[in-house]
Amino acid sequence: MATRTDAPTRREQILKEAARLFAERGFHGVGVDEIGAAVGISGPGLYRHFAGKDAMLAELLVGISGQLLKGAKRRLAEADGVPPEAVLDSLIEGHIDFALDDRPLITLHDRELDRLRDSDRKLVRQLQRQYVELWVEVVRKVYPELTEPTARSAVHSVFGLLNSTPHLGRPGALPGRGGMAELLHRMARGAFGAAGG
Amino acid sequence: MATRTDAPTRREQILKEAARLFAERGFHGVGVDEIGAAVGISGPGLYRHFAGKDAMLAELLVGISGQLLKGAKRRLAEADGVPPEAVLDSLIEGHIDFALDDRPLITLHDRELDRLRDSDRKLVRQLQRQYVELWVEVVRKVYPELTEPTARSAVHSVFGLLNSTPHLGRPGALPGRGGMAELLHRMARGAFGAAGG
DNA sequence: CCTTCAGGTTAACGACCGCTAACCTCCCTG
DNA sequence: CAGGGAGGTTAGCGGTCGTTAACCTGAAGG
Repeated sequence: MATRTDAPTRREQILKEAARLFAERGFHGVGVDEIGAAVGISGPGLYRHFAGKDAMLAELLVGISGQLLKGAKRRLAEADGVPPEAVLDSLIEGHIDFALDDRPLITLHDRELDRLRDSDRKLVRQLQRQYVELWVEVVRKVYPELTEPTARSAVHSVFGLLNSTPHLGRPGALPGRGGMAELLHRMARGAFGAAGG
Repeated sequence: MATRTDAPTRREQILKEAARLFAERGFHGVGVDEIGAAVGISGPGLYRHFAGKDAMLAELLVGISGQLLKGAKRRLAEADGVPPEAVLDSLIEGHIDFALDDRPLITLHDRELDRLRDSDRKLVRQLQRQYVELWVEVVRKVYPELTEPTARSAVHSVFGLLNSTPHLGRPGALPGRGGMAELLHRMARGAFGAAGG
């Protein structure tokens, strides 16, 4: 993993805070003044960095979908000769890392898609579709008894399972980050296995 | 089930359309004029039936949580002498029926909770917590190897799995209502089973 | 037949919000 | 040391939205 050591740019600060606020109160529930205040500048100052509020959401959603897809593609490319079970495990692991480490983004990802301009929404949906298709292919290699529509539904359901972490109150009395990752991983595999029947 | 034969009241019409619109575009993304138009009256006419837009959302969310909890309690009460596996199956079945038949409500249920007044939010959260606790109890009877925090996390994750249906495009090429219910049921059981280890 | 009231209507107010305009202030560079 | 761009500021405009006010109408009841 290419760890960042340099300080985040202002743009990145803004995107991060906007993601948090959008996830907490919804796109329409957050004003530009609040976003500005979260990074220490005031409302209209944001327009030096983004064309508008919509552009922030668009960049966030396109970024998320792109990152997920890119990570999945990389994992598949590295999986030459690796048994499909291990590839699926790798996909699951990547998704879990994302869900646990970028909870606001995961929340936005399936909550605010409809607030985008048509062109942006199409782009995001296309990226999402590609991501799903990668999963479906791998899942069907591991569980050949699954038909294609069933596998697709199963993949969506497992996404729901993996993305459920934001709904858990703050870290709290949970199994902890490592334990949670392991639990989610086992449940995902169990769900896929049971989908066959 | 107590099937309704009489026509829905205007209040019920409004709630149903409001739920659909809120689920589609978010609470803040829908105007009262739109809600009114959806039932054939115009904006301010709604105020003959509800104190305000907030009151509609509150009634929806309290209603959902209450219905889910009531259904689960009824199922538990009917389960005297029944093996815990069957009780869990009954809970799962009830939740799936709700998720498949009232998709907008399920969507609202975990998306717009934070838009409520403090008192309403507390009430909804309390109902939700009770519902989760019922599940946790039953799950731990079926899978005694699960610790209590793990069982709770697993229950939340399975909710994520079962509630994922709204994310699937319109009915489409899916397995169909019956097949989808069966698929979700198997996956939920598989996920719980795998949570143990 | 008059009253009442449930359930509508339109007009309009006040608040808020996204965005632009106009201006300021460093800091870098030739 | 001029000057110009990057990145802020505040004031304010225009539109939208939730809500209220004032008025209308048709049906039920004594």
